[in-house]
Amino acid sequence: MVVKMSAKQELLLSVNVVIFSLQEDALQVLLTPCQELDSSAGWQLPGLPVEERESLEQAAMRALSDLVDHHEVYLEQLYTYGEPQRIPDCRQVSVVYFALVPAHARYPSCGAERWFPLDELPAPAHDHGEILAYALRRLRYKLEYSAVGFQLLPDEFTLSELQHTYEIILGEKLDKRNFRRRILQADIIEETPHLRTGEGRPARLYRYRPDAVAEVKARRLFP
Amino acid sequence: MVVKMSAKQELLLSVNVVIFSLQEDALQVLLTPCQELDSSAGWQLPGLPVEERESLEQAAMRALSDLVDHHEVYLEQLYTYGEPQRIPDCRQVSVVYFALVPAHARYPSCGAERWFPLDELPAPAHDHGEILAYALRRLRYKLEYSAVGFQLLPDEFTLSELQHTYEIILGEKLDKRNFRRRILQADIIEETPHLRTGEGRPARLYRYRPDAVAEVKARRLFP
DNA sequence: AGAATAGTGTCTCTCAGACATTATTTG
DNA sequence: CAAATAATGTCTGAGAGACACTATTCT
Repeated sequence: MVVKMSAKQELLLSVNVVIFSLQEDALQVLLTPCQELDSSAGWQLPGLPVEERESLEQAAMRALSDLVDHHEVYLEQLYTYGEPQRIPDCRQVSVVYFALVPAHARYPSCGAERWFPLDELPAPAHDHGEILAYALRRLRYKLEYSAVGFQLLPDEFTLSELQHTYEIILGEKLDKRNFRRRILQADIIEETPHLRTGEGRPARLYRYRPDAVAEVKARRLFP
Repeated sequence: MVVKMSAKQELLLSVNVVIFSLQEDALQVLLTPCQELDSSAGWQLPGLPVEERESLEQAAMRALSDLVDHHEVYLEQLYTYGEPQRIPDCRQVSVVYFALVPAHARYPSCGAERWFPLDELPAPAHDHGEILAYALRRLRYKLEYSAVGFQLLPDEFTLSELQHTYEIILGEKLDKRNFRRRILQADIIEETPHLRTGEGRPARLYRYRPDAVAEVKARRLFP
């Protein structure tokens, strides 16, 4: 959405989306190539201008919809960036959203976009590197007090898969018995009748309880 | 900032600020009267349009600067609201900030704005009630894992004053000995040589340690 | 039978929460 | 000396974290 300011300058109001997904034992982010003519290459967060009659969240959903199955997306507003010089030669305000999608909801690439594992990120354009770093911090943080982790998994999953998800995002190993005790005590998942068979002993499948309290009150630290 | 959209509609980009302060044993919010001609009365959050060359945070500071001493303000972006119909007859996107000011940094009223204790709030205009409720939730939440509480107090304060601040915001009584033990163990405040004298025994004044780690890693709940 | 993965219980130590008395000042 | 507020320590119970073995399936 192009915004005419009180005087005569124009401003662009857009949304961008940081899309996280888990694949091949790594947390990945979806980036699209910059379309700038002069600058040779470069990658940026998917985004588009906000249209007249849509809400910000609808715009973010639109930005997603060519890239992933938007019915399976967790979407949350992250932050709004509006420094006058953040994009050269163009006053642009970006409302940035943060999305989690399970691996099976990815669409096959329909354009030039690509998934990048976090440790193989190219240097993103403009302030998108900063935005990405903030989104990752928020993801790690939320994982610890809310149930967003489930948004990266299919509907039914094994406890090992769930633990693995946590380990990848947090970047550390967790103890299996403590993990199971705590996740079961939290009362947010329930058994299904199904098993997943594979190389070793088949594993019980669990599902997220839709009626679960998704956020737990943190224990106070400042008293 | 008035934004011309890709077609021909206009959009207004503005900032609003939820300003909290503590006085007379209550948490208060600053509201200004609506200037609408048709609607008789009504109160809203202070705000103004974003100007061409300023950042969003600078705009928020400008919105504050007639109301409180902006050198003593804690300011943080809260959320961006942009539903197409949130303001009748005007597509308006508001980047909302959240401010904490100590009581002594309030300016005497220079216009029609007024401080309202939270339990005597008038029904705010548009979606400002919803915004306020969200800001309060965020304040209570942040109080528990970060050191924002100090932003409502003067530079030097007694432990009783600090405890009182927490009690008002959280809306519950706290145990004095546990409060002191924990706040001192957290290692975020330090003694000053000063005492505050009053009705009873004089109390030691403390100050916030500027080098303190302002946010503590929460203990994990989802493991 | 061996390889691979799933699944299970106990102990210790830290810390949150409940609780009552003494100390210092003013009028 | 009475009233007001500041300051201080202990005990108990819950839960986080460390730790190793058995169970089930497939090849």
